[in-house]
Amino acid sequence: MRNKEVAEKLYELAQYLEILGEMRFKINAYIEAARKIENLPLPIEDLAKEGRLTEIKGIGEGIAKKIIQYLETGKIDKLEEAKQKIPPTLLELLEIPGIGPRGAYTLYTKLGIKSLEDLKKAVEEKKIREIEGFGPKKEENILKALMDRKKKETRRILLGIAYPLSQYVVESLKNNVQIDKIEVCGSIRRMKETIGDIDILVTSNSPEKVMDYFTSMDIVKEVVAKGDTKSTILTNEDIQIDVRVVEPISFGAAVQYFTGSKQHNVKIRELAIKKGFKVNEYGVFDVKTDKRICGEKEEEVYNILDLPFIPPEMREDRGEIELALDGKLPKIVEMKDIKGDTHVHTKYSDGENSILEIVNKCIEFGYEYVVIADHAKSLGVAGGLSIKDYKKQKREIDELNNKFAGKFRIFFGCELNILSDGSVDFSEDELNIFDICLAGIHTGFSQEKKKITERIIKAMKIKEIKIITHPTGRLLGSRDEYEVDLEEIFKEAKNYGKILEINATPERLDLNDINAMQGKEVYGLKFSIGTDAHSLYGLYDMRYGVGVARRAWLTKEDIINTLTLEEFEKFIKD
DNA sequence: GCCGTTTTCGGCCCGACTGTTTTCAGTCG
Repeated sequence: MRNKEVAEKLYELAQYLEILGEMRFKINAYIEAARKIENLPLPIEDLAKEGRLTEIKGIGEGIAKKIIQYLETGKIDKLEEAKQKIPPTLLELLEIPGIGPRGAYTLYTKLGIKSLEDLKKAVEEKKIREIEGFGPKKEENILKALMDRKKKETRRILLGIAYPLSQYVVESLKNNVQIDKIEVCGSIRRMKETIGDIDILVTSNSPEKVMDYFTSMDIVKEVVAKGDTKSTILTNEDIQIDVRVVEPISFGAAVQYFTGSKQHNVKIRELAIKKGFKVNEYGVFDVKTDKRICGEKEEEVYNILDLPFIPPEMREDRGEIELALDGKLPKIVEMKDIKGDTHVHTKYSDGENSILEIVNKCIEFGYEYVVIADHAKSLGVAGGLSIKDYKKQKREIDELNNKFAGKFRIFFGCELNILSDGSVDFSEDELNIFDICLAGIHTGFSQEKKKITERIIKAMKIKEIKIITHPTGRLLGSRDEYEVDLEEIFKEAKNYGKILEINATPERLDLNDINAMQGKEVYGLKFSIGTDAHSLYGLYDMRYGVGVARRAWLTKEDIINTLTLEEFEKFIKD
């Protein structure tokens, strides 16, 4: 699938055109097309081959031609032309807050600045302030931004870090100041895999007390801004958190606005205009009289546009609004639908807790079952188990199952390692002792695409293996996915009736939302959501896996661990 | 450059903030 690659080219082209001062709407068209491709659950190259590119809303004749040219030759004429006009290193300047495309172009034409290096020199020589439209203040800000750059490179943080942190702030605020309503917004609420900053909205009678308390919390390293109704802090880990107090009458509209995504909101506002309304963060207004119509509750914003409430995780402008207009919004899976965890490690291998401890936690969650799936012997570093070890573990599981009979069920599983030749740790005969076998790649990530793909397919042919764990092997922020032909995997998974895992560990979230969406839409696959927990704490990661599933528009029926104990038992025997 | 149960031409989201301005462009989310 070359979607990401093609999207990036179009984004790049848009950036060049922006700097060159091309018409805003033209640029937006490229960005919009790129975004569509990025979110497309089909390989763009297939659509191109079939001449169906213009079926995608936002791609017309012009962009379709450019995509085809890129796919065939690796180049786009228009992009190459742009590169002749401005040096590619000029794009670096856009990373500086306060310098946009117009600013970059001015700096280039007036001062010949071609890169961050040049910019730094010009700032030091105080040349920036002499250009029209710039001044001493701007120069100072650029200098500051250049100095801060290393810090800023910490970039986006994992949902698994941001989510608990946001909950901590919410709980602290609730417990210490008078809060009426409170909601975490932004990409956390949409359960995006990584988060830029944390946005929290509240209504309160005493905004100043909220601001005082928030800016003096123990997590605060630096108070970036403190106002009457909005404050920004940096935590010790350099995570930015904004808290804003809004009027109760605007709370719903503000939550809608700050939840995003930006593109979703643009579509909502466009729809509003067609219906004679204006939507902003303060409410929904009649465009003629400017009279407020609603905005206290978030669902009102949708309902006034004849839309049902759209779950935050779906708000990415991937077609959810059109679907909602048609009354075809799927009922996506919820946390309460989850009846068990399909992937948990214990201290038999590299986990921290005993089976009993895990069972008790699962019961606390209201689960009906859990799949214990410790590593097998070939994964020495993770304390992989031999058949003898597994048999010992089985005895303990049997005992516990007797003890919890009628209340909870432990499935005796394993997580096999798909070796470099596609074989697994044990023979098929040996695999018979397990209730369910999982298998995943844990070594040999750097093999070429064909080989890795064949490896996984070979493992899928083993009858006892039901679930392929973390199918792409990525670790967010540290390791890219290995080269794997996912479409081929999807096809064969369907063929052999295998389940692909949505691994809920925050560093993995693998499959990701787009992959899972493609797996369902195109191949009709089913998935398991497993935490891959190595401790009791890890069991809580289920919410992130469910978040991915919701972002992929999966329903309860698409996820095997929403099955009841009875159904699940039957399912894994088939 | 794209799009159309109000349009094949004339539109294309909204508001705040900043720094530079004397009415606004650029940037940001």
